[in-house]
Amino acid sequence: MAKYDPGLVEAKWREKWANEKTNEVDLAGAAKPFYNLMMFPYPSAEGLHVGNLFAFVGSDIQGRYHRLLGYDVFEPMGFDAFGMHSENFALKNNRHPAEMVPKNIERFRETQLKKVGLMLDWSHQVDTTSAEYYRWTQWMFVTLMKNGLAYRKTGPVNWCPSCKTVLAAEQVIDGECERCSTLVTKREMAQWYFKTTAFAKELLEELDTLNWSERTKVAQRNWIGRSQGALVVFKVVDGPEFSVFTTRPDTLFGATYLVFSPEHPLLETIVTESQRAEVLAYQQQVARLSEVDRQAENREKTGVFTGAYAVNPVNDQKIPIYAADYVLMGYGTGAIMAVPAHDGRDHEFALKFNLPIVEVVASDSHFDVQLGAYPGEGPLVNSGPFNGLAAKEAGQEAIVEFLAQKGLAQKTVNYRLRDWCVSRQRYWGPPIPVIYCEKCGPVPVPEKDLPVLLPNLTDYQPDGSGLSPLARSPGFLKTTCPVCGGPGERETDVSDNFLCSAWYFYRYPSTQFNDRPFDPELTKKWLPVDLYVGGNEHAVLHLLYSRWLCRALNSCGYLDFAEPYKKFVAHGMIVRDGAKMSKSRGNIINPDAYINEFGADAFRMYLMFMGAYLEGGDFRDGGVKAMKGFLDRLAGAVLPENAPLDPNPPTDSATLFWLHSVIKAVGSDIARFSYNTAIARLMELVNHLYKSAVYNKVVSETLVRLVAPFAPHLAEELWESLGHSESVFQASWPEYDEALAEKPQVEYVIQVNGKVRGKLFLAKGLEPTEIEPLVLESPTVQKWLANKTVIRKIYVPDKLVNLVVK
RNA sequence: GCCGAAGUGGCGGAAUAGGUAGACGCACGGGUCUCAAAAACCCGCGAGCUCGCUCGUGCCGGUUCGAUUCCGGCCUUCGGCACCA
Repeated sequence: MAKYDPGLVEAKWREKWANEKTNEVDLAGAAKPFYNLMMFPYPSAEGLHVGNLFAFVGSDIQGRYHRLLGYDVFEPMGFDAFGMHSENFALKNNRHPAEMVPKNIERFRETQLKKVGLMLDWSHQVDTTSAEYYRWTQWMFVTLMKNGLAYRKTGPVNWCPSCKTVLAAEQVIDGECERCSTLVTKREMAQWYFKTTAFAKELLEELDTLNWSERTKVAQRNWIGRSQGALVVFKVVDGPEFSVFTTRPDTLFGATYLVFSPEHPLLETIVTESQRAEVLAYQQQVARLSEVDRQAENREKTGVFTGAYAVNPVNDQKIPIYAADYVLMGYGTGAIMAVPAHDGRDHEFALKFNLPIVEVVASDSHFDVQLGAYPGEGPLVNSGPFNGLAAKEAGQEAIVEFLAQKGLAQKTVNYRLRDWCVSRQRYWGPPIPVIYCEKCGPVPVPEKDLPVLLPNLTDYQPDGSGLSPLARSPGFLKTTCPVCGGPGERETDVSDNFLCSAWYFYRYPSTQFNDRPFDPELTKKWLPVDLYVGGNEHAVLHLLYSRWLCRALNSCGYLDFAEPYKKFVAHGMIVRDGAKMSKSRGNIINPDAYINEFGADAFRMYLMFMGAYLEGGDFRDGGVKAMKGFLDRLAGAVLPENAPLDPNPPTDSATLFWLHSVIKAVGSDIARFSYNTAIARLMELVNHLYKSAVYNKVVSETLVRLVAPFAPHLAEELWESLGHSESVFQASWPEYDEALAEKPQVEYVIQVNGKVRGKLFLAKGLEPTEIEPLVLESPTVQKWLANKTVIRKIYVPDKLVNLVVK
């Protein structure tokens, strides 16, 4: 066939797949279900990004490969269309998101996704902005609320002044808004939270059992941030008791002062009259700082003495209490014991405020703790009865035990993870289904009244008041209390877009049901997801939220599993000519242009060939064209124009070896996501066929099936031309013979003193005694043995001989 | 600062259990075909020189008959966490 027109071939098969429902799976009847999930995109006005395609194609190859292996593969797609990305774009262009989103979805699906050759089952798509969908997003909220996993709390929140809404901790990146990179400020507001911390322990521990990309697990571990330590009770002199969290209770004898966070509620009670004004001034000064300024690197320590003292429970010493902003209210108890000899931050503070530095862990390297903190291991000193114990092990145990007997300490684990702040003061999202009643308080909207429809507002600008634009709609706001029938007001915030995406994969198999979010039978059959491929940027956002929600639904009795994805694979990032792609650089790749010129198959294959899929790749301009050249070459080898195909199976050993070794390699390469090497193997096979002029039907049929996951349109076309009336994806993955996949003759490498001096072609499985004379006789080796004695001989079976000479 | 990944030709990248470094491709050079070009096909392509040898996988050292691979110490890049007690 050789040079083919990708436009014609691909259009033909697109149509055929749609007409014959090739990509649809019988969900209820499937015998070997395989749920192949890819991260659904948000339908931006800009269209699909090459990064989306890289992710989708890598996932699709797995879906198609599993289909050829005989699985019933379910590969659905949807649109994550609520949220600020859509809303901000609509605002900027003076449009309404409800009008734009359907157009964008249409364009994504019809002119882009369908042209890439993904094995998508469009009979089960999801659009998070449809009332049929967000009804169940609201059901999630109500269900969590009823089960005590959603609550409302007033407290400091992250506020983006540009997006005019609160953000979750996970959406603040280096102090900036995840969406618009504006500096995030703190505001005191009442907000809805999900109790993500309720499952911190399980979310962390189960990571060890998950078949996930290691770097994703590492990111989640860091984010959940487990610290083992103890709560220790201190008593203010003539005042109340309070506790501090420490990971180093072994250094208690070195605690020479205490520090409260400036926001600590107890400060007001303990501050002495003479210090009150100064403490208040400090609190006000700190309140004006942005979170970024406050946590800036290398910032000089600030603080103020409260006038109060507390008693160190291990030695009854009176130590002063300070307020300082290096202690954060949101972690531990908001108060710490300071051990300047063994903690860098405390050391810095002690120097500035002239506080005593007492060494309690001896270093073996003559460390001077007056000059710097020693955070390491060593025997305890200056620690009364505990002297000599190894600090971090025995010391901790003994000191905590000693205090625990008096009720003054207990072992604790602290997590860095915070509860998920889910309310947003924006328009384009599912309204939070809650009604406030003067008599009954906040009441969840009854399930029968869901969905709470998002009203069609013409003015949906966020105003920064701390209330959503929905609050400006009296028709939406005013309602009746579902419990007592009295007057009620609706919650006007919408929920975080990440709630929509935390459960979409349960919906895909059940899109036909309007009376339940997901069908129990189908869920049992298809979930958890068998394979999820996506970007690692969602490690602590979507992936953590959806793990949490799964666990929550499990604990509420709605799911019988607690982890949503059996396997998660994080693909790499694409750069172009070694540089990150960005609008400002003007180096964004336009996938449509390449697909139109060279075809989706060539584009898919080049994306997969340019680098290791799990690490990403460097997009070079000539690559797609070169790949089209390879596909032409492959087509020419499968269906030669000037030579008939030999209908008999190949018998020559070289072809048999190439055929079977390539089947073996391509299969194992796909299984480990090593697509670039799989394609290289296919190229080698094609090169061999041209070189040896082997044109054989069995070989052609094998090659077509091997390339099918990568280049599905061309594979179908060739398969049809080879005389098959059914789709190549109804066929099965070729099998290989292990014996034939091995080289018939082995090339021994002959080394002298570890250097390659010659090569010998020998039969497989020879004994060293049989090889030795052959090696010693070979002229190239003899040259190196002249006037030398062989003192050692190393044989690696079927591979190598190394002679050590002197 | 802590944790993780990675550094290989002009370039993208291979090397699955310590055993031929550079698979496959791009770019480049040469050739065949052609009036010519393009396309296609074939050959070459890490560096150095005394042309069959030496060097060569970020740097320094170690283990080994043999190290891109293992160990120790550095340097650089990327990613996660970060005044988290």
